[in-house]
Amino acid sequence: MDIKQKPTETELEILQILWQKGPSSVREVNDAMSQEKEIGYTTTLKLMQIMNEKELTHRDTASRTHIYTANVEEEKIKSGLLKNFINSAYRGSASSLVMQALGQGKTSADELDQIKSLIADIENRK
Amino acid sequence: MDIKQKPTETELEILQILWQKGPSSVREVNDAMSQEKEIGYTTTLKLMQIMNEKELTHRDTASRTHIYTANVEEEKIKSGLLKNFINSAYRGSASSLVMQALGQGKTSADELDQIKSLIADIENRK
DNA sequence: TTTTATATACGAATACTTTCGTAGTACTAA
DNA sequence: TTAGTACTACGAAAGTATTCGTATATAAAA
Repeated sequence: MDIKQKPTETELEILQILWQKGPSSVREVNDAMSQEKEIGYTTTLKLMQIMNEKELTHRDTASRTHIYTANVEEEKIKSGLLKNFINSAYRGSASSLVMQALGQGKTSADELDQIKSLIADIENRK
Repeated sequence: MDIKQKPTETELEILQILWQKGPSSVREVNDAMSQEKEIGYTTTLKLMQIMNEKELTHRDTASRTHIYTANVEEEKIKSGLLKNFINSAYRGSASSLVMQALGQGKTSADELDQIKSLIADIENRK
């Protein structure tokens, strides 16, 4: 199959919105983006057109207002980005990334419990 | 203090080399980079000159071969990149990043132990 | 001394990303 | 029907990152 290139920062923002809200029009995506930063409507439109060319999205052009859908899996994209990030920032060591992420101190007790049970799972799996 | 901008991907590669090897010449950095990918000597040189302008590095020009040193702290840069990455890829949730990083299955028993004890520390701290 | 290898400096080409203006078209309300 | 609004298409400008060629200087080797 075809190897999907890594999305740019802005493309990732748009994917996040599509993953979260599901199929959306340019207007809807642009409204969501506008809550974060100022961005012109045609800028968002152009970005989404480009994403469609790259096949990061699919769109339904049946009605005048086109509806875009993410055409890449959230988990796949994120794990690709994560692998890339671990390689470039942590020289490939996932655990040192984890240590630093936890060290930031913004993880709730609940989340820590979840992580602990994931670790327990991993340990039992072996 | 001055807010250091986030290094580009290539700049980060160079910083990694400087952090790892300590003060180095362009030649040394270029040799290290060449092990990963093909890159021309003057390309590396130019990058390092730019990094110096941005004050990501410092250089000693006493001898003909200039010696470059990282001028930003590894921990600070990495935590900035991490924060940024968590925000853009994991909508701010450090724990979901941690879950995915651990899920990749390449974490050794030793590393898992380290993580567990860090979690214990965090829990006691409260 | 002459040649060859190795440095730096730096402008400019290339490539990639983001932004926006303009044009054309379709809907909607007056 | 006409005016106003909302939509797509698309070229091109602007911004940023990367790559490289050429000039020039210094050092080492022949």
